[in-house]
Amino acid sequence: MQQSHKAPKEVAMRNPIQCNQCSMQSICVPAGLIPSDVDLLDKSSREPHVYNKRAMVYSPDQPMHSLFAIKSGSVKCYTIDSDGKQQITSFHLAGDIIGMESIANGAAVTYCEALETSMLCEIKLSRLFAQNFSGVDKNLLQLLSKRIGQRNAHYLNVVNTTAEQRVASFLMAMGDHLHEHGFSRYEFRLPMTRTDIANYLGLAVETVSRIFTSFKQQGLIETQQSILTIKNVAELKQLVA
Amino acid sequence: MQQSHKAPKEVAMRNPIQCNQCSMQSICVPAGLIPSDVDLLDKSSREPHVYNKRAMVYSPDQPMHSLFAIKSGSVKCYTIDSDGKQQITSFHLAGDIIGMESIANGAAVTYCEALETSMLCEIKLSRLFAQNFSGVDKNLLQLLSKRIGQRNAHYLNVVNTTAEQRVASFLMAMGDHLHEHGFSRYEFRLPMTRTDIANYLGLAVETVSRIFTSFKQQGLIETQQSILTIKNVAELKQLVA
DNA sequence: CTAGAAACCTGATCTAAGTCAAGCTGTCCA
DNA sequence: TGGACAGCTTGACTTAGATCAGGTTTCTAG
Repeated sequence: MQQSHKAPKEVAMRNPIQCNQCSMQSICVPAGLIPSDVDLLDKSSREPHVYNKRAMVYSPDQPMHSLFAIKSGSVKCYTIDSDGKQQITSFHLAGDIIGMESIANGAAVTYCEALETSMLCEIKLSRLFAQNFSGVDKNLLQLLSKRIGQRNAHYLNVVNTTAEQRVASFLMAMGDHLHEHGFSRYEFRLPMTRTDIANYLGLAVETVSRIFTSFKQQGLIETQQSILTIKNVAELKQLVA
Repeated sequence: MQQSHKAPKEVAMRNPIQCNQCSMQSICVPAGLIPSDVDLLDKSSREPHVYNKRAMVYSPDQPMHSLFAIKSGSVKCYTIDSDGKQQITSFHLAGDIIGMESIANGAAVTYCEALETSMLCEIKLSRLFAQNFSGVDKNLLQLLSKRIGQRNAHYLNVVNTTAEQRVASFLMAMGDHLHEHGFSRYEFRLPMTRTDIANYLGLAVETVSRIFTSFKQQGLIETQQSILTIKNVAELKQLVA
């Protein structure tokens, strides 16, 4: 759907070049992935690909255990929401390494599309994982990868959304998070002030206060002091979507 | 300045508990850092601390080679811009692990302040780094940590900023990024459409177009087709700040 | 227990940026 | 080489949410 019929499929190059013979080493190395011990990385296979303008590098839910180094060209990463609206989360240029948020997932979480004819080098992590990673290393990496995803999610919640959606989404996220750690999903204490919530969501305090009042009047939530009860999850969820 | 005179300093607990004896293990383990091999982590020292409401866990530029696991309570992370305005980037609750964006830096990049009386467990990474990390592991981790910082920076550029500031900041960021990879900082091609830029920055295309026109009229930039030239960096930079 | 200060709420007004509409420009391929 | 289409620009109008101003409630410290 996103990939136009004009966009040729990406083409894998035969006889992949070793990193230490690669003419783009000067780009790849400052990108920070490869130290002096380039050999270590060579053990995990890397495959250079060429993508034409509008060609898709990866799509959500596609199983992925790789990073991609952009040797030339540029890409955009974006999500598609339930109404089919695209939201771009990032642009990446030559020298960038992409796909980090998918490590925690094992699958891509965004679309990634070439903005022009681009050359990307796939860095397969599967072998790297198997060979060199201790348990803690792997867990740390998962943790950081997950955090990148969370930061993206928060960005998506604030860019191109109404004040009402931001507040609803914030309350739902609080509940979900607490639930993950064994607390009640629908009744909890908000440890931060309205001012803090407003600041975090990029709104004025007055706006947040009005929305809380409106939600209470609609019977979506109840509050007494800092204790918040979500009364109508379905409708609150619908506001977000 | 942020830490009120009323806020008692944090207090280090004597005789730190081992992770595998810790009553909070059920919180810490699902947080994802510790697998079955808790022993591995025990080798790097961990120190539980108690922070009172409004106490500072860390501040920008403070050297830091640790993560912090929140055992109870909650914190907010924020930056202070040049006008002294606070901008909250994240809230964290019991079960969260914080400080990941400082790994790449070696120093904290935000303020982190307790919202209520909270207990945090410091997980020192220095030993972990020395003992277990291969070169590639370390570089991957740095890369992910840096990306979290970049995502925060982009969030800061979009939340609580005017359309003009977003576009100015976007153009500066493009130049800086390209410069890092050996290209010209002040003359480059924009590979994405105005529609894409608008979407990325949470603006309407028309707004972006108007701002480009205005910048051209002010002599800040020049464009011909997709080639952009920054003519007045100083003033553009001033718009952002 | 009480005074003062935060935090919170509500209403009136203002404005930055969105939406709608229409014309312009460049580029690609038939 | 010219028409069609995507991308860009400009103008007129609308609106969501900011700002300003005032009041009420809830903490907190002495």
